[in-house]
Amino acid sequence: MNDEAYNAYSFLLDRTARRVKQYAQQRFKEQGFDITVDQWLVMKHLYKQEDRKQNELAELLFKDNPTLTRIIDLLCDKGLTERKPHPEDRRSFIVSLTRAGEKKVEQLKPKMKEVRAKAWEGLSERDFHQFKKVLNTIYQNLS
Amino acid sequence: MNDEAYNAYSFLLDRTARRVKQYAQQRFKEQGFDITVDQWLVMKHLYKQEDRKQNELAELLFKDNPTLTRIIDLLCDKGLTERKPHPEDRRSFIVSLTRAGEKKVEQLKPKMKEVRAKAWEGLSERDFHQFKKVLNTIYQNLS
DNA sequence: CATCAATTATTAGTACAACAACTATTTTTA
DNA sequence: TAAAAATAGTTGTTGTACTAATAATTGATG
Repeated sequence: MNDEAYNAYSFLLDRTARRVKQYAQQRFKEQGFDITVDQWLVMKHLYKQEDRKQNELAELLFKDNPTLTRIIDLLCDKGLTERKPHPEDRRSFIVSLTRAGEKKVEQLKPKMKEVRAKAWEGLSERDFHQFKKVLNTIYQNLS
Repeated sequence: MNDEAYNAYSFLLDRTARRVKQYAQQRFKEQGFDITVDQWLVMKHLYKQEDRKQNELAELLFKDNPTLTRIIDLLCDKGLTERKPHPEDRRSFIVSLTRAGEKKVEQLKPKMKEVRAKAWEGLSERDFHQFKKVLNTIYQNLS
């Protein structure tokens, strides 16, 4: 494959990832959900399994600790999550959803489903598997 | 396809796009190239065809005008690009590479080629076409 | 046990992403 | 042609990404 093709795929990758995030963000805003896509991802993980240390969350989401710290700060400011001291390690915090946070997740789940489905229109299960394979291969090549 | 699968693709997409940018950025840093990936993309376009208006550049790169303004500001601060007044439209500027900017592009081109090739290791031409198809479909679905 | 190394979370600084609002022009249209 | 609309670029603000540096704590090694 020639140079231009290599450049082309990485350009498309970046462009599409930005578009997906932007689209979801716009839908959130339309609905008056006062939250960002990244904040949503953190909340969704906490909903599935509460009581996460920040660095566990960071690992799950492939974000670094400083980024997580700030996202959690904002979520706590909004009253959607809270930090509790870790019982065995005083360096750590356990992050969990508040009642308001849980309600928010339940509100947003169906909306996110629509957004995801919209992006995937006209594509098949087979496309999905192939797509996933390529994304994972690229990720591993660069790790 | 179920909800979790939809969530998975967008997560992987975002994660991989971040990894690709991060990887290129690290290689730049190793080589002592004092430039970011986005700044590189702007310079590459200016090298291919000089004399671009800022909004033409923005359109080519699918970035918005404020983002371009700031990238150009930084490149001008580094002496790699310059703004000249547009001869026919006093609202516009023509952006072009300086001599130093041209040299920089020539230095970085082969390095970028390596970086891109690394990401694509173990994938075929067919994978690439399929991947491109999915990316473009998603992009268009959300436009 | 004392020291050194590793880990958890934070803060600071720079850059990009997206949106809104604004200035200065140019183009449209009434 | 005068007023309204559109366009080019900038500035301000918020949020995320990455790096480096730091404080507090824990774990490992001598």
